[in-house]
Amino acid sequence: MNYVIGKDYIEIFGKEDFDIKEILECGQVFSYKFMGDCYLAYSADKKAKVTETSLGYIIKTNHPNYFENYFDLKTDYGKIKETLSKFPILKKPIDFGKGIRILKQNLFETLISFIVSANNNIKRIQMILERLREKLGSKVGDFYAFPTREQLKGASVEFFKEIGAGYRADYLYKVVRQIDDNTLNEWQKLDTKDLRNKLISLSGIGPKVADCVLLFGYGRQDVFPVDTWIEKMYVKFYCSNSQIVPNREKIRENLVKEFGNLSGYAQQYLFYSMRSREV
DNA sequence: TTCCAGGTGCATA
DNA sequence: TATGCACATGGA
Repeated sequence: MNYVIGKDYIEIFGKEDFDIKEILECGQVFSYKFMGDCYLAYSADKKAKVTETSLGYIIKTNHPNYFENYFDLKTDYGKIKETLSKFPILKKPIDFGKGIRILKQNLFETLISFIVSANNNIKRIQMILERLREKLGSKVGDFYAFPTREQLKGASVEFFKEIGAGYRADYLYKVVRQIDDNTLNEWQKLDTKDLRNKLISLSGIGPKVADCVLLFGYGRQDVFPVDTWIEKMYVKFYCSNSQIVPNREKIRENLVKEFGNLSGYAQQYLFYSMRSREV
C-alpha cells in the first residue's frame, strides 16, 4: 500500500489493505464517530478526519506523523494476510475484514478504555468514554482530549458511577492511583509475559483486558485476547459436539501456540467476523 | 422478563 | 489451583 505524507494530511492509494469502516468498527477502538461522508478518529489529544476518495483515502490531521504510526501504515498487511490465509478457519474472516489494520493506540487511553469494556457492550463503552472525554478532558479546538491520569485522579467513585461505569467505577478510581505517568512507558522494555503480569496486577485488569492492552496499546502480536466471542468461535471450530469446552486460559494458550507471533492479527479477523455473524 | 455484552475480584474448597 | 458467584447498566 502506498501513501504520501504532507504537512496536514496523509493520502493513501489503494483500498485493499485499508478500510476505515473496518479499522474503526472492528472492536479494537471506541473513540471515533461516523459522520456520514467521513470518519473522525480520536486518539488521546489528537484528531483525524478520514474520507474515502476514488483512489483510496485522505486523512486530514494536524499530526500526520502520529497517525502514520496510529494506523500502522508501515506494516505490510498483504503479507500478513497471505501468511494467515493458510489457516483454513481464517480464510473467510480475512476476506470479510480484509481492510482491517491493528491500530497503535495511546497506552493510557487503551488501558482505561478496556477496563470500561469488561462485561459491557460496545455501544455503552463508547457512551461512557465519550462522557469521560467531555466531562474531564481538555478542550482541543472543536473536541475534547481523552483525560490525562491527573484529570482522572480528580474524579470520585461517584462520578464514575454517574457517567454509567457501573461497578467498574471502583476499578477506575483505583487504577489511576496505582500507576504514575511513566509507569506504562517504562513497562515497554519488559517481555510480553512479564508485562502481562504487571498489567494483571492492576485494578480492573484481568487476563483478557491485559491482552487487549498488550495488543492495541503495546503492539504485541504474540497475544490472543479471549472474550465471549472468541470463546464462541473456539467452541464452533475447535470443539466437537461431545467435547468439553476448555477454560479461557487454556483456549488462549492453544490459540497463541497455533498462531504464534501473528496471534493478534488472527484474533482480530476472527473477532470481527464472529461478532458480525459472518462465519 | 430474561439474557447478554471484548470480565474481574474474591471467597471457598 | 480451580470453581462459583456478585457486580451496574441498557439493549435485544
